[in-house]
Amino acid sequence: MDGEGASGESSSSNQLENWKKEQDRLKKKLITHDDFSWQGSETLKYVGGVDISFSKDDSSVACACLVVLELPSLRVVHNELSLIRLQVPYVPGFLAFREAPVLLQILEKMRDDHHPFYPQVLMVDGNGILHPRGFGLACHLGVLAHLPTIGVGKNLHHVDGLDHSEVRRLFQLKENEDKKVITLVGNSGFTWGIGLRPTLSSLKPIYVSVGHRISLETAVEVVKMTCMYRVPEPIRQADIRSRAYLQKHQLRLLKDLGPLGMGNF
DNA sequence: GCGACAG
DNA sequence: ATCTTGTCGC
Repeated sequence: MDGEGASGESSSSNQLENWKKEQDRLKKKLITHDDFSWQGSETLKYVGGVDISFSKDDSSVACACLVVLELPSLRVVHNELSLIRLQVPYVPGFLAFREAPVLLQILEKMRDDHHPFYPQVLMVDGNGILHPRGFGLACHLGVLAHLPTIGVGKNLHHVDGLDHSEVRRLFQLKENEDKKVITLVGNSGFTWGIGLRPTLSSLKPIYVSVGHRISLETAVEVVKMTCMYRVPEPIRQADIRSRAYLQKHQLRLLKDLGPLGMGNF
């Protein structure tokens, strides 16, 4: 007897329990207030952004990207790409176990090289504490990398009574008609993050939450400082560059294979 | 119990 | 995440 089906357990549910335990363990190290040296003697100059794009053909092939932008110019001063093969599936609530390892590897390489543009704060394409157990990808990566992080979601992960219809309702309240930022307070009374819309007329906000070693107020400030479009530049650039790299890669495959079909005639 | 569910 | 052109509007 392997104790899988008969006991009502399965390896996948065991895996989820292990992942939950790991999240709870790392969560004890989470810092949700400003804990950095910029704003004091130093100033905030280098803001990082990370994102991962996936191949449309082979869903296990992906490209991770870390960019660093210089403030206040928003110029990209550093760009690191990594083509990888992901084995861990995406499970809602456990994104970090799929994406954090590669991102951490890129960050550690840059830090170990004592790179002058190593980011002072990192924006992550995924939530921070706006998460079922209050520990999303941005928190996870922040704790592992000992780096201040900000969670930026393009979609809302429903939690504590918050969902897209509720957010839409909040933005359409008379008292909020002149606000770009609304605070996301759940049924429990806890503040999970904020919704930020680029213009007063736009319906689709981004969701900002605390990652690690930063307060929500400061996180929102940094996001506003880096926003030219709906998605803040660090994440937008990482998205553009990782996607472009993949397309270049598959163009190369098409170039090798495509002409064979035509060229032999 | 069923459905919802970041990327 | 990814598949995808034009198109409605400021």
